[in-house]
Amino acid sequence: MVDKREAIMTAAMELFAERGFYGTPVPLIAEKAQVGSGTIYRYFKDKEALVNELYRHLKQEMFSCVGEDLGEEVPLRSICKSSFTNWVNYAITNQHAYKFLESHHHQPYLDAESQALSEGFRNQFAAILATGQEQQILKDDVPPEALVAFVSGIVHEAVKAHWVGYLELTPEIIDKIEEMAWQAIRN
Amino acid sequence: MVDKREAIMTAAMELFAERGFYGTPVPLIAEKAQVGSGTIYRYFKDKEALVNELYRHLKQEMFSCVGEDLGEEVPLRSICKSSFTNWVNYAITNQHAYKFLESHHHQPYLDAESQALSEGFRNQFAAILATGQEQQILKDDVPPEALVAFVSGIVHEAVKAHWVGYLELTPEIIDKIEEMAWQAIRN
DNA sequence: AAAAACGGAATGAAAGTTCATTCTGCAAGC
DNA sequence: GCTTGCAGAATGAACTTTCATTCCGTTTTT
Repeated sequence: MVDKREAIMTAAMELFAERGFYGTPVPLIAEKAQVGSGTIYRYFKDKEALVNELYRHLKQEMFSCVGEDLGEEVPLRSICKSSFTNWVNYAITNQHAYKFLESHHHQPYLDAESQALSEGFRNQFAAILATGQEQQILKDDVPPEALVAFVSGIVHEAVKAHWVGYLELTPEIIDKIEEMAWQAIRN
Repeated sequence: MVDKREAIMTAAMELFAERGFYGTPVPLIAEKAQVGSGTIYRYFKDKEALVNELYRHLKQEMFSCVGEDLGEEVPLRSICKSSFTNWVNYAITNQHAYKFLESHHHQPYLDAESQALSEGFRNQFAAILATGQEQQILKDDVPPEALVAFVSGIVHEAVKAHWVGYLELTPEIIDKIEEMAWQAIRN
């Protein structure tokens, strides 16, 4: 028998990603996970606890993929390139996870721990870009958070266009877009 | 007495933007609009009809602001510049409308008419950029939809950074960002 | 056989919608 | 001018449905 807890989290991830938190009834999660609705409450205190645990789990999973080269002793250019590529690839291969994470930022039902985790990861990227600004590699007339925001906007929209079918994100196209983004933020 | 229909739409826009469709009860909309909850059903068949009418109304309003110079007989560079500026300014001065539109793209409760309207507008921008590619003004090793996604990502995140306070979008900064985006997509 | 896990009907609260009634403004009659 | 009658707008309590959560009989595990 499969792990029920995992089945519940997977079902919840897909439904929350497609229909949002308020739009997905708990019994529907149970049905999709092939589990009685009462069983969900054996693993999670309530719906809010479920969404929070799911958020933190996926956030960490995504960060460990995207930020794997973050501490490496390599040029900033390579760190950015590999992070960007990892990021887009994570989003493409984990559509539901990425959609879920994107659409749940700063939602009122996320607790302090979830918010802190998210902010911690963002700060790590901002710190990398800030050192790039100090070394005059990156444009420094704008706060590093703004650079993070720019790049995440580009990733986010490209991935959405890919999902909807407007744009096929082949490795070559991903590379081209990454070059464009780099041109936009470099000095 | 103010126009009730308008009061309802304004209240719904603000609440849907802040709390999402499923997260806002109809009676709350009524309260905010200073209207009895039954009154809403005199103007809209149900909650879904309300969100669809609101979506189409705001989409058209925004397009008429952003795309006002789209058919003009002027160089591509000016069309892009003015569209970009109009777009950012619309988002800044109509925060709730912009948030509402952004967060309701491709939601399951939007009907075919709403989806078609949205796609139609998007295609008009893509077509302009495609002619720019044919004339070798813009990078053409990427589909025009990728350029649209790239620019809308930048706008969207810049505006969010402005709202959160990371970045003050003064006319000068907007200009600078527009230049960055242009540099990234031009040949 | 005892204990733990499980399922899904039951429950009460909350949400969407309806509808009998109350307002409101205007035109006809006095 | 003032009253009366009327039509349509507005209302919000009541109704219906939906949802999160609980409860308890059943199944599985140890």
